[in-house]
Amino acid sequence: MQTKTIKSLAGKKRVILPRAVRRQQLILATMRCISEVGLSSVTMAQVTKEAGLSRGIANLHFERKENLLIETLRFVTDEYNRGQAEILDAATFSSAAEQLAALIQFQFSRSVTEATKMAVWFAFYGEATSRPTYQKICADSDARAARSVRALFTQLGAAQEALIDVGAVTDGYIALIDGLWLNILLAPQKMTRAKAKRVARTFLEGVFPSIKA
Amino acid sequence: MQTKTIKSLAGKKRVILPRAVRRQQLILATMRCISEVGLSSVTMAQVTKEAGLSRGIANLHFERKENLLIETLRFVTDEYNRGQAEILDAATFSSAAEQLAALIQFQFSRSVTEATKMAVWFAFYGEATSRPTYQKICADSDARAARSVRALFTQLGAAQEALIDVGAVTDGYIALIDGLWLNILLAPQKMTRAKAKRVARTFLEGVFPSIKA
DNA sequence: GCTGAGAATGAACGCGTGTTCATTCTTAGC
DNA sequence: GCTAAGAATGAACACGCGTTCATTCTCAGC
Repeated sequence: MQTKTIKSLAGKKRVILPRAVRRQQLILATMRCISEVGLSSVTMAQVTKEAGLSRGIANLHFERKENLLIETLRFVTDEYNRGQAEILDAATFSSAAEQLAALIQFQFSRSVTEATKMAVWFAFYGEATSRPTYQKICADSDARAARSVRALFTQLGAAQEALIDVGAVTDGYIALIDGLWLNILLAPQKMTRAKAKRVARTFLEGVFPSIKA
Repeated sequence: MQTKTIKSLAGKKRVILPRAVRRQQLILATMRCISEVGLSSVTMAQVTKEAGLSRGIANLHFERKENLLIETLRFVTDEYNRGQAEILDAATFSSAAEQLAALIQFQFSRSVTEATKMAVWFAFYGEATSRPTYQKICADSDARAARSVRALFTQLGAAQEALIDVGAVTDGYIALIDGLWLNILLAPQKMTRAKAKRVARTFLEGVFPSIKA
């Protein structure tokens, strides 16, 4: 009885939740930790503390630290790809130019450019060279993103007189966006979301004069 | 006497070299290690072994691991900035367009895009969010690089009729190059140096029609 | 109200890490 | 040839890490 009182005072009631919920809690905590201390300094103790859970729980749900990290990367890439697909696979836009505008809007939305997400992206990019698993996830995500952008650019290119190298323009656009994200991450006060959007538009207008309208 | 013989058989003669030489040996070894196992897994034991030296030597010349890493980052950024300045500060080019061509040539030269260097760049980018020292070195390097590119673009812009937003074009170009480097690092067989150059030129021609010649 | 399945806990363990430092070796200056 | 300064070594140390697992707790099904 007394034990119970003491425990309730300390607010230590044990809660049981579905596996999927716990996994997401831990992934979100991992993201916050990575953006705070960096991928190379994240510890299991830190992550579980950040999640407000006990020491052993991450191993219970992910078995190894490496798995937790991989799932965290997958979480971020999947979320982005879903958001981009929602725009580029939609048939509700009245023109390709309008769809392109929506894409830029999305790519530099507050949600996508959140420091905690950008930090995770680039933390894993930085380790990808030496970790085949990270490299594959990043490469697959990039490839998926590139395919639908390429389709959009093909449309835009067909609608104008000047011939363009769709492959080169697609690769360039993807690279430009990655580079702008990196700038936002490294010097957020110098490269704002608004500025980044303007830069992206400037380059696109050079290639697709028709969208200048 | 016998000890001496045994030692010489094992090839263990101790060599003494100037501080600057040892430091560079260790920095180069660190770069190779980072590109092999990633920044988050590099150990002092690994670096000193890679350099063919003894365990304690890195602490002798750099005091702390962190210092060795910082000096490694500085080494890479300084080398790049020196190379870029050699082109952009030179007065030997007959035209701005020619100078731009030389810049692209340099940025995607074999030496600059070497996997071991790219890996180091992005490894530190990935950790920069949580390490003020890394962030400052990266930001300073970027700022220096941007300033001279901006000067070149101002020249190019002045020489043509169509008005351009030099600031936006400069930021965009820097971002594009960063993104292309990232692509080369993550998927070298999909993004070759030649392709990257073509992509960069495609975007520049959109902004500076005069260089199409 | 009981009970079994399994979710959650946190103390404990072993290993690998960065760093130290007593010792050995090399060489410049005399 | 001697010596002092200091470069180089590598064994030893203390600490923090990921992981394990005996134990405690929760609740669905009966």
